[in-house]
Amino acid sequence: MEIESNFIKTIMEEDLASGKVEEIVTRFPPEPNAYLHIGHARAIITNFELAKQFGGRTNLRFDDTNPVKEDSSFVEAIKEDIQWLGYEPANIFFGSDYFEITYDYAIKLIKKNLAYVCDLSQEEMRDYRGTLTEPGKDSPYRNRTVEENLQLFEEMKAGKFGDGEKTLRAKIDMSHPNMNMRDPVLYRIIHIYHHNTGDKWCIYPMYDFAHPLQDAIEGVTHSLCSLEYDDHRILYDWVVEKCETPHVPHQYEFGRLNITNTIMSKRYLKQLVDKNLVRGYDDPRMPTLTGLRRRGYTKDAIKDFVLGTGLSRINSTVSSEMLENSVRNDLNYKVKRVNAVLEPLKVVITNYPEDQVEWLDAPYNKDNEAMGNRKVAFGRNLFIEREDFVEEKPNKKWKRLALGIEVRLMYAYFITCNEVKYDDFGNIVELQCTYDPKTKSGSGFDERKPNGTIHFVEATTSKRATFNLFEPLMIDSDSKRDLEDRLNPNSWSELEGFVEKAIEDTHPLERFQFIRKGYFSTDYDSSSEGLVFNRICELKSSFK
RNA sequence: UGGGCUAUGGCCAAGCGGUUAAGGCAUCGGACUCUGAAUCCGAGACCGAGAGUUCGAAUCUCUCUAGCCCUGCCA
Repeated sequence: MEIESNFIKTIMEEDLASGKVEEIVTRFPPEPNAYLHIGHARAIITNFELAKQFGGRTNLRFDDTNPVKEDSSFVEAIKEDIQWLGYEPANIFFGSDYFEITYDYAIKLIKKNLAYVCDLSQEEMRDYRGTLTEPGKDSPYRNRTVEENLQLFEEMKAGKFGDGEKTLRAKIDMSHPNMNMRDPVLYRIIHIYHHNTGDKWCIYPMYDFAHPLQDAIEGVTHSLCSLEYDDHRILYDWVVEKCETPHVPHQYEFGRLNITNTIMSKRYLKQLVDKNLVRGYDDPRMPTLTGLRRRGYTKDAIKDFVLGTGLSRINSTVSSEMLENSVRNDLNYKVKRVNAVLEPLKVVITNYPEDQVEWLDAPYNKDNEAMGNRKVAFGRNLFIEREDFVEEKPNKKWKRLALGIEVRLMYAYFITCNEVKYDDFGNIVELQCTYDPKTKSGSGFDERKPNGTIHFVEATTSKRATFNLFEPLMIDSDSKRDLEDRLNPNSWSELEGFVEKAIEDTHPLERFQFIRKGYFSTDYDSSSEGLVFNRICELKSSFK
């Protein structure tokens, strides 16, 4: 899998060809305050794959410059997700590793008379900033002398002031049409414990100041980020230029990747977890990487999906069917295809001996013989899928069982339904069928065609199993309505059924195709006492 | 006239002055089938609109329209 062609790859090729850069260095800079989701996968894959394709390298950098919001507990989870995707960062850094040097650069700006300490309160600063259509006005503190600024900044660092009392601001242009250039704050005062630097600092650099410097220090050549930072690029370049950093990184923006029926924002995901609307960040319904993993999605499927959606300067919303298509393609030839009956209906083969079970040969995957064979049990008592039977064949397209109709049980025999048994409420509880020994699978029997092929399981040898079926967590995706009103009440349903004996020793994250029912993955909670499978996605179907 | 960005089939997305305008997903036909799966064939756009430059434009220019982002001491 390779990145085919996109505007960033083109830029890199040109930069390499022109000698603007000698190698490609990228970085993935998550803020350690949330779990990674499928949207982040685009950034991760793009950064790592592009660098890899050009023989470059990619750093993982935790952007922890705001101790109020961040928490080291996310650090390990993020590392794990990246590793799961198959990437190994050239280096793992923290934004906080650069606090000292970032501070030095701030001093440099002050000395160049390009930064000043400002006493304006947050509200005052907002007033002074102007609006989108009106220019702002200079802060009354804008003309402090270099010496005074140096002194005050030193005192800020020393802890002489309280939170918010003073800021260090860049001296740019209060009437700039781009709001980011109206003397942006470079440093603010926050007296709080930092997960990495403890109480050493009480002044912390803002993203717009720290990020370009971090990139420059690491020698990042192409700093990729999402579209909303487009407006910040001018500031990014200003910082790099005025600080005269040894390396000159450049920022390029691309659109975010959204998926239909999927909510990606940190805020929503957190709410879902905090309000117990899901069973945690690794709930199989969550779009988090940890959730997708538990659901059974493979890293190759995710890469295929991300690469398949391409990259552009548009915030795209891709159909979730595309993601499903990627897993199906990935698993089709790779996993065992076995029988599972999710909603069992009892079938008695009346002309088959009591207390007899025979074991028939069946391939694990007829399109991949290397996967070998297993034995499928057949006997007098079977289960088939409830939905595979109707009393009267509705139309010629019905390719399943019905009264008086003969179907093939996959890898076994043809059976014909002769009688239906009901309970007191009129529900179908059992089918009385007969089988034809001449039609044994593999015998080459071709005297007549069955009315389709269905799957089944032998009652006495199969294993009980729980099947978790999922639907999108959210319906009504565009609405601004309250989160809880948008939840899909049917996002998780559990069925109790059976799987054939061959897979009784399955282990978590082993994937299967349950014939005609979809791709499933063994859940973490599965055990020999209670098998549990998560449906990753259904099989495609042209059944209408 | 605040600034920035975007506009190629239903959804993504190649294309960078001369192509029959790639490809994937979805959709619709048809073949095949011991999974209504897979596989295999086949089907759809004149490139937001208008004007211009040019022998020739999705690709260049202009105007217009629509959408997204920006007034955190968040990232």
